[in-house]
Amino acid sequence: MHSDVVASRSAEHRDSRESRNGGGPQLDAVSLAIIEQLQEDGRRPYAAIGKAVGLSEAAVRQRVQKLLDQGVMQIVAVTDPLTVGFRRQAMVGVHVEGDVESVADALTAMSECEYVVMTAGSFDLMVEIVCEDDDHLLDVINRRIRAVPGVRSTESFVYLKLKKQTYMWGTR
Amino acid sequence: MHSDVVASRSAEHRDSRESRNGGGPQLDAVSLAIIEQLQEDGRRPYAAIGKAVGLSEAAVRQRVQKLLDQGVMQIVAVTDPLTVGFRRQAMVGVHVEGDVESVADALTAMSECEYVVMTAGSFDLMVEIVCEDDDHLLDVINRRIRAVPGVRSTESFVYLKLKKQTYMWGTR
DNA sequence: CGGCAAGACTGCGAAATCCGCAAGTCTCAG
DNA sequence: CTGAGACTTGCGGATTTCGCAGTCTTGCCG
Repeated sequence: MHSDVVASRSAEHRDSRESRNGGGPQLDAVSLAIIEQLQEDGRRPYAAIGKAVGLSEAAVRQRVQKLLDQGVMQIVAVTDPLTVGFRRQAMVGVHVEGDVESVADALTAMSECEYVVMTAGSFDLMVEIVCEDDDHLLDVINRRIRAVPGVRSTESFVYLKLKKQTYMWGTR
Repeated sequence: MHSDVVASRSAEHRDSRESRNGGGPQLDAVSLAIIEQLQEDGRRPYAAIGKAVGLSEAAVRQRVQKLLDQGVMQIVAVTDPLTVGFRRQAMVGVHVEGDVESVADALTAMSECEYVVMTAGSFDLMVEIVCEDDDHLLDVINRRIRAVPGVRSTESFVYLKLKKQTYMWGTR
């Protein structure tokens, strides 16, 4: 029963993503497979996962726990912001003068900033904002964000319609 | 034990987000509380959730199942793309001529497009791309995306560093 | 007003799952 | 050769999940 996936494990182990990984502990094919299972259903029983990836229930349990502890993945509920009462969202591009990282930290501290990333290109920072209504959005963008020291200017892209949102990294 | 949250339920029920919701079934305070519990830990037992929100285990189970069925939330594993072997990410702004929605659909169909949203502002579309390496990224942006009929031009923002990524909608 | 169907919740066993633990195997590195 | 690390198998006990019957409330209708 543990043929395919397990068989390829040792070979898979020392192949790639060893050098410039970005910091994460490298994952082998089995852990990837476990993650894929949990991306389909975060509550899937360990035994079922084990059957799917070719591992015992106990081994799956250990691995999942480790992945969780290491922060490689987390098992959470994700929702559509609209149905939870947040009616306005926007992506905001930020031009920064001076230290980009400190500005990023300041934005990260705001609960309305759902997503903060440093970028190369005409913006130094891109930030996703989730708000309850227009007033809230206006307040966050024009008052809070622009008040952060180092923010030279911003450009906003209000969301009209969310077309796709996946959590299937590695599943393809 | 079921005082606070439950007591406010009927009052909470017909207050807001009734009119322009965007389509989702309105959520009462209890469902919100359940979601918050599962945002902290997607595998938290129903009994524990019930204790926290003031409901029986069976009731929580029903509500969670309904939320799942309705598509209001999903319980999944989320990972840091870096640790899963995707070393290049970018946000791409797209200028469209003609039907924006059809372009959006085309982009949605690409597995590398993790996130597709129609926006107001200088871009018609914003797309998040997740790739394995530079070649892959280049291919997706310059060949695949620009080949979509209706795409006039694009601007890319390569990710340098992801500072924040939350799934805590409603938890604040 | 009485009846009644629908929806939401509780309580309760039975089945399944989770969890820790021990012993034995296998492989790799020193 | 030896130790460390990862897996497997097996095993109980605690916990959780699950299905179902029964209760309560609400709104509808003759």
